[in-house]
Amino acid sequence: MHHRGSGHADQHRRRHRHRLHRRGCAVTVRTRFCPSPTGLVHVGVMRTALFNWAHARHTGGTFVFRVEDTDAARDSEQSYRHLLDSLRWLGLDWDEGPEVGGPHGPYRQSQRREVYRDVAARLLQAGHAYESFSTPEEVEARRRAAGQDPKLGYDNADRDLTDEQEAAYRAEGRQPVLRLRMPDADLAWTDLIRGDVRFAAGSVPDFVLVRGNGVPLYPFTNPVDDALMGITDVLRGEDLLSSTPRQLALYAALTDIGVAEGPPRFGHLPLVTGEGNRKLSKRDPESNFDVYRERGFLPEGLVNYLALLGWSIADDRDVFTPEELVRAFDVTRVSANPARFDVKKAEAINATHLRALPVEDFVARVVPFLARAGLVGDPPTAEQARVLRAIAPLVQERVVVLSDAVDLVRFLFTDEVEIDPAAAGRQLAGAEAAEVLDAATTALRELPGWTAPDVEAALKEALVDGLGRKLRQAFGPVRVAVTGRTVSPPLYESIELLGRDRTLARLAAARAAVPG
RNA sequence: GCCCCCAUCGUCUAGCGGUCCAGGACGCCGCCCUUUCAAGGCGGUAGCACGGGUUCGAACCCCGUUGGGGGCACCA
Repeated sequence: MHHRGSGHADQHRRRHRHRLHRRGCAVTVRTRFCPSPTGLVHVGVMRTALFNWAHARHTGGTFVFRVEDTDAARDSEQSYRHLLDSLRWLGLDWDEGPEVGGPHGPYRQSQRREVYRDVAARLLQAGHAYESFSTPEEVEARRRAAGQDPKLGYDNADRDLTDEQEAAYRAEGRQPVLRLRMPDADLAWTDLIRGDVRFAAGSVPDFVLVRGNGVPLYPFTNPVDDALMGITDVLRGEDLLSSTPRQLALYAALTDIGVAEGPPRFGHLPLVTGEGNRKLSKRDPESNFDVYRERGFLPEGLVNYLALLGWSIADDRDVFTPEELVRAFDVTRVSANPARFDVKKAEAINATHLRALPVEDFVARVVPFLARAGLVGDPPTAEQARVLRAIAPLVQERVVVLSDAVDLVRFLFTDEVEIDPAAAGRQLAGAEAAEVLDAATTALRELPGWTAPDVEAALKEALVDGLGRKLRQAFGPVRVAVTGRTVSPPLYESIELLGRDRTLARLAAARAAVPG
């Protein structure tokens, strides 16, 4: 009935965008990020945080961080701490919120019970909310008896209970929930991302604000806090789009009793999906934000990729810094299409940022990963720092994430190298390998100088000129002997940094391991 | 089942009625460079879901179909 093509939505959105900009200086934008601290941090959640942050920063507005810890059964302090840490690591600083403060605190819902109790009472008194005694079982039974689908939910049966009926329920010891009386009108708004959206009157039943035991629920606390904190722009996942009519109705009631000053603007961000176009769930391993950090993604690399999940900076470019994101971000240009989380692309974007780093910066960022692997101290010793600085440029362009560096430089920070069996099988198998190792040993043992060019000249003379080997065959066995792997930084530089003693020892060890 | 959202290369996107036999990126495939692996350079592969309108002209506007997704709790 209300189907419209995307183009229509675009038109509305564009009109709205102009309005946004014209009045941008009059009304300061206030966005918020309001996760609940339950378990793992989800990449989709961080994408939502990023867009709210970027929108606030772009418009010169305020970014509020609020924690929705109203579910005692699932929330944890550890998860809460982890959320703050993740946000800070990504570089998303908040202007108001936990550990920062602000004029609308406290910013943890668990500390705002009084606020909700008060607002609930006022809603009840004003007649916008009412007490409802029906149990879920009774509602379902009534639906079935009427030949309706129980999925329709609550039937608004308790809207106009008489005093006698109410008294009777109370006499039974029932604890009523508090429900919002939904208005008898269409609920519609102009979405910042999707244009006009409309839900027909009567399609959303009266919903629960406060449980029978007095605990307020998310559909209640969320808009109440948004209103009290002066939130102007709500950017959230599309999965919450169908709860927007309820928010709008609540907002109307809150506005009536003086708690709110009209509804905020809404922008429903496209879902982040995984394989098979399904919403990326917490079960999917790639949804875990921590693994990217642990693998050594750069915050700016991840910010870049996350921003690409629904937004683009230009038609010919997709690598940018957080500063460029803030400068260019326009929420009305966010795509309404679901976005598949593509680890490969995320890696490619990150690798580009990695390569663009000044060498000293790269070293500083990679040290924690090497230290954790036990290769260097943190901080590294002077000698370790010297070697690291020398090898860094060669490693930097060979890694996608920082942790990739561990295996590439390990041979430089151990006395004896452990040779990868598969590499040995390929390069240290026969008599030819033995010949190469012997010749290399002879050439390097008495070499006067020990720079990379010295090493290169000596090895080429001995192996290519001397033994008549092709470059490939000549250096394969040497590389595996020296680094333990078939993949390594460039050989001559590696040998220079390794030093003569360790190089000769490794050639000898590899020679001894050659069968026959 | 009901409500809502979405629809351009395999993936993410650009596209705002003519400049689009559709541009970029990732991926993939070649070639060049090359001591391995990368990086870099060059080239290639592949897309407007379908059907009707509107218009001189539609990837773009309208309607429908189909397909995909999300939501329908005293969770958030």
